[in-house]
Amino acid sequence: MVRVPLTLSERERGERLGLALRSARAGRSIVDVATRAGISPETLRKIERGRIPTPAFFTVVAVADVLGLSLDDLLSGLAADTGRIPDGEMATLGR
Amino acid sequence: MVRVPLTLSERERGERLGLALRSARAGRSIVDVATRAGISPETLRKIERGRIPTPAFFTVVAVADVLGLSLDDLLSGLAADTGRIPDGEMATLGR
DNA sequence: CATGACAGTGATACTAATACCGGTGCCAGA
DNA sequence: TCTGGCACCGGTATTAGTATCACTGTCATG
Repeated sequence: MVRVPLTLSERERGERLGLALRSARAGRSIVDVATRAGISPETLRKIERGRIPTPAFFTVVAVADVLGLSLDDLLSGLAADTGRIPDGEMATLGR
Repeated sequence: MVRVPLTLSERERGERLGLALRSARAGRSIVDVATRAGISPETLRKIERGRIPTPAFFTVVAVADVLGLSLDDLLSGLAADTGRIPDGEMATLGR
C-alpha cells in the first residue's frame, strides 16, 4: 500500500471547504468564477461539491482570490463548522 | 490534451513556496516538522526543494500550521519575491 | 573508527487532481 | 415552442501528489 486512499474525515473536510467556497461565490456563476481563477468549470464544480476533497494549494488560492476571500478566514470558517480545533491539532486533522 | 503538464512558471512558483517554507522552518529538522504536520519527511523535502510544485491545499495548511505561519503572509511573501502582483492577477499566475 | 541521525536522491506503486467530452435537466427569454 | 446558458453527472485520459523503500553522503558524538 503506497498511497493511502483519502479517509472519510478528509472527504468531509473537503465537503466543508467546498461549501465555504460555494457560499462565498454567492450569486456569481461557476463558469465566471472558474474562468477568472484560471481553472475549468468542472473542476470548480467538483471542488464545491466535495468530489475533489484535497485540491491543489494554488487552485484554492486562485479561487479564494477571485472571491475576495482571505485564506486564513476561509480556514477558520472551516474549523468553526465542526467545533473548535485546538492549537496544534490542525496538523493531524483527518488522520 | 487532457491534463496539461505544469508550466515553467508554475514550477518556479512551487520553488518559491518551498523556499518560503524552508526559511520558516529555520532550525527545526524536516523529520520533526513533517511528523507534526502528519506527512512523510520525503514529501516535505520534495515540497521545499520544489519537486512538488503544486502540493495539496491541506498539506500546505498543515505545514504552515506547524511552522506558525499565516497563509496570507506566506502568499504575500511569495508575491514579493517576483515583484508586485496586481489585484486580480493572482488567478492567472503561471498560465 | 563506528554509530546514529538527518538530508538528499531515485525508483516504484498507487491514488488523486484536472481537463475534455457527451449527455441530462432546468429555466428564462426570443 | 425553441434556444441558449448554466448546473450536474459519468466516463476517459493524462499528469501530479504522496508514501515506502533502498540507497549515499555528511556530520556530530560515542
